[in-house]
Amino acid sequence: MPPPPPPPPPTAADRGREVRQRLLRAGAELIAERGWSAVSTRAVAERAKTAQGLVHYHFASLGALLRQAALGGVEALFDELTTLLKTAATSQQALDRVLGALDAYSGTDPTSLLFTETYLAAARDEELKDGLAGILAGARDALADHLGDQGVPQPQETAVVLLAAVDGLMLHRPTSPALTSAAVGPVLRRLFTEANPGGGTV
Amino acid sequence: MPPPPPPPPPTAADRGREVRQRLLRAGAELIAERGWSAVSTRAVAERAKTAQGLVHYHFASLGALLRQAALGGVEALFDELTTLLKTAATSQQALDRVLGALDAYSGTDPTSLLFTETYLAAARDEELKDGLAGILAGARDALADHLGDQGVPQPQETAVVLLAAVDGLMLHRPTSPALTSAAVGPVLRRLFTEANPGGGTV
DNA sequence: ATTCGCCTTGGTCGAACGCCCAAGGCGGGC
DNA sequence: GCCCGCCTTGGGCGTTCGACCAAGGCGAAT
Repeated sequence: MPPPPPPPPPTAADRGREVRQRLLRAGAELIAERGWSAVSTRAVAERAKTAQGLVHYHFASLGALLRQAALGGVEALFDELTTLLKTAATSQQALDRVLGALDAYSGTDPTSLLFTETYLAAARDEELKDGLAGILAGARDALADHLGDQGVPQPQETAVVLLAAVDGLMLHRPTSPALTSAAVGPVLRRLFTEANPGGGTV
Repeated sequence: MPPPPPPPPPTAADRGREVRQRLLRAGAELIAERGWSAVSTRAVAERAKTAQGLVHYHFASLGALLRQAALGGVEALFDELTTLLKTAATSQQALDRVLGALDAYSGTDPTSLLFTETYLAAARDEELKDGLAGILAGARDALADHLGDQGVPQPQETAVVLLAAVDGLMLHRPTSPALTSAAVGPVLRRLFTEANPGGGTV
């Protein structure tokens, strides 16, 4: 068999695109490590192993870079979650996996922190809020569909509360060691059933 | 009736204490407005109407000021919540009030943002994490006691999840306008009853 | 009247910040 | 062979940062 043709050498535009990706990845990492407003152009450039002047060549401002980096990271995880829901053998297994994914995020890992930082920054940045709302709408609807298929009442409202509760758990986890998935799993599952009159009277 | 004796003139120590309080209040406000790592000594001093050199006279560092300001704010609200639980005519009314308090916080108000910023900063600051954990333990236990009195199963775990869920809702609220208390209240109340086998099958 | 301790002022230090730009490298189309 | 457009470099602009300090104010104690 003939050897595969060697890949064409990357053009200048190709290399530029790759630098862009490195800058975005470095930005997302640093948001998680230091917090949104403690990320500097020089730190991003150093992490991405580029000259610091490149930041303002590829992006209009540091804020624009951070917005794009954060939204990209959030969208990637939501896409993964949606795929998990769609490819699972049964819907029940899918939701089990989603709840089980709680263990993958400790509240101090880069993904958890990026999520929390992004939601928080969106409260102060209209443009970020709009972008995040769009991404969130897709994930919320996909989750609500599956909840509805399972007979969960008020699937839209339940999906919204479930997503918020998971982020709240990530936010509290570093401070509350009791928040293991074994402890909270049974309680969270109560969200999937109608309130039982035989239970609490609140 | 004799006029009340005039209050003694404030001593230098009194005035110093008052400046401390102003600095702490200014610090808490600015954490909410700008985000933890975007608060500067000069901004705190200006908001507190003091000279900027006072910040490092009264506090060892900017970080120490912010830690104390944040923990003070968090503790104040948790004390208020605990009082609400203890002074209500009935326990049921108390929990209704707590859930109703959801409407008081929009996710963009200073209190909500201070809470979220503090939890997030605690993930990166061991000292802050310890202080926050202590305050949280008291509030959690008080809430768990009342949940237990109401017959809610697993009151400790439910209290932890409920507190986390409320903070998660505050975090999501600016992005998800659907998170009104009318929409999420009924879903949240499911947390108070044992999972009903007749409901969702997840 | 003098001393003492606490608080306050205003300015300064070196470092880091966001953003900008002149100048150069370099491969693809004419 | 030349030019054009895109990418890249390294340095520099003015500003703001956290921290620090010499000097003074002032009531309480002696």
